[in-house]
Amino acid sequence: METGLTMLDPKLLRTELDAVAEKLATRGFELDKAAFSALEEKRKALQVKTEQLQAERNARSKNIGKAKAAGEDIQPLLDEVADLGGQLDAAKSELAGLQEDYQALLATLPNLPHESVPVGQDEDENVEIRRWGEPRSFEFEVKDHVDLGEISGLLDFETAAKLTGSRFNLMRGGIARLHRALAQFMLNTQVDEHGYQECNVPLIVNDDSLYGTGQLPKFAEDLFKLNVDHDYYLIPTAEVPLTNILRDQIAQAADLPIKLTALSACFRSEAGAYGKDTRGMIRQHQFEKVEMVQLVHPEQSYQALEEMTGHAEAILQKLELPYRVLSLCTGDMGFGAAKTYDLEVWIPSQQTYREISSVSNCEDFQARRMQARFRSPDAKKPELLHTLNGSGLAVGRCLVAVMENYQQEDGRIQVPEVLKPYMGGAEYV
RNA sequence: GGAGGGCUGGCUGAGUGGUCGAAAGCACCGGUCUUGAAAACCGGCGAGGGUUUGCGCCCUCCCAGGGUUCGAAUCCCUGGCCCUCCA
Repeated sequence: METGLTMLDPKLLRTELDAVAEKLATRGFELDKAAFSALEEKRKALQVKTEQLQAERNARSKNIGKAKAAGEDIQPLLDEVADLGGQLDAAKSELAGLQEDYQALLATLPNLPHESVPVGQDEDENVEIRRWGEPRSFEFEVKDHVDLGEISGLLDFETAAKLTGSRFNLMRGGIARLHRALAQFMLNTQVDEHGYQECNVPLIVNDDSLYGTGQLPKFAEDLFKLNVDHDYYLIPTAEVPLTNILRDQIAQAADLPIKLTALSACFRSEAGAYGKDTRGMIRQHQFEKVEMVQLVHPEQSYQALEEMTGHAEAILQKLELPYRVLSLCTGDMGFGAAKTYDLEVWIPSQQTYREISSVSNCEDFQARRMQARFRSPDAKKPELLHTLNGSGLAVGRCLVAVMENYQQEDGRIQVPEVLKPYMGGAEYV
């Protein structure tokens, strides 16, 4: 009998409870081992009992069928099973209740961190892996992108607030084009140079998809839910539709790795971000992003993580934007990630690096919930894929970085060399 | 908006109350044959879960959720998706 979907491997949880609890502790998650064991013991006893009752019912029903076919009187047999149904129903509903509790507990467990992940409490303990590029020195006082946008009048937060509300933006003219140029450049690079298949995905997904990638059930408040009959949501990232393409599918080993990319709008409620990055377009309810997703053989996933990080870095290098790469510590990683690299780009007005991409290996965490599997010719059973996702890159934040890093004293923005073909050859915006 | 048809294993597709987890074909795996391969023939071949040291035994699953029944892929209800025709 099925125990339903879980996130961590339930077998691992049963057999290696101490080790699992220890690893979860590094993420600041305390697993109540006693409660879990007690629940598990009850589950086992009840499940065995329920299945026995079902086996008995099946056997007796079969006999009734045989007796009837032989023309015998089946009434005595019917009398015998009279109370079996009631017992079975009772056992079933008790078991269902228990499994609901069990699932509720499992659903709160984040993924186990990979052994190479630095142990730490929060973002202060993330480990810098490498830096690329030198922040430019300015001979004038740098302006931030909001001021730069105001000078040209082409980045307009006030009108956007009128149209919708806070955390939206209106781009026009050269800035809108620069934004589009960035998006096209990123997508072309991932498709033409890094071998991803371009996808155009639904921006609205159902709850099954969000459950598959792990946004639900825990993080519903971060999502925009549509007010319609179905459980439809705006996507917070194209990771959701892209990864769920393989939901309930069995891929052939020869087709791996599956590399997908999409340029899409993303929508986030940013609940819990009150007062954070309220100025400018760093944190918006709607933004565009080129997302990369890979579905790979488990043995290849850590190599794929390094490659994918390189695919994101390539964009910044071609744009000649200084950045650094961090390995997120156990306490700062996302719920489903086993290991994550963040790319942070230099923002001159803040004299600091800000996140522009996050690349994660989720191992089989999402694949287990999605039942995304592959079959090897030599293996009997289908195995779970490993899933990876990463931004390549966030377009809005990249626009901020380009505007600020390429600003001129008069407020114009120099067009990065690689974007010129997308800008009709213009030197400045 | 109206009327009908469909959804079954990796794929195609039979199955309308009992011995059906499910014919057949394709694909796949193993064997015979062959110098090797192909063809032919023979055999195997769904998924998830429980239990067991193991062999095994058992449970669940035929779009999803309810219902009828001793017993449901099959009958009834609700929903989803796909297709055809009409407006």
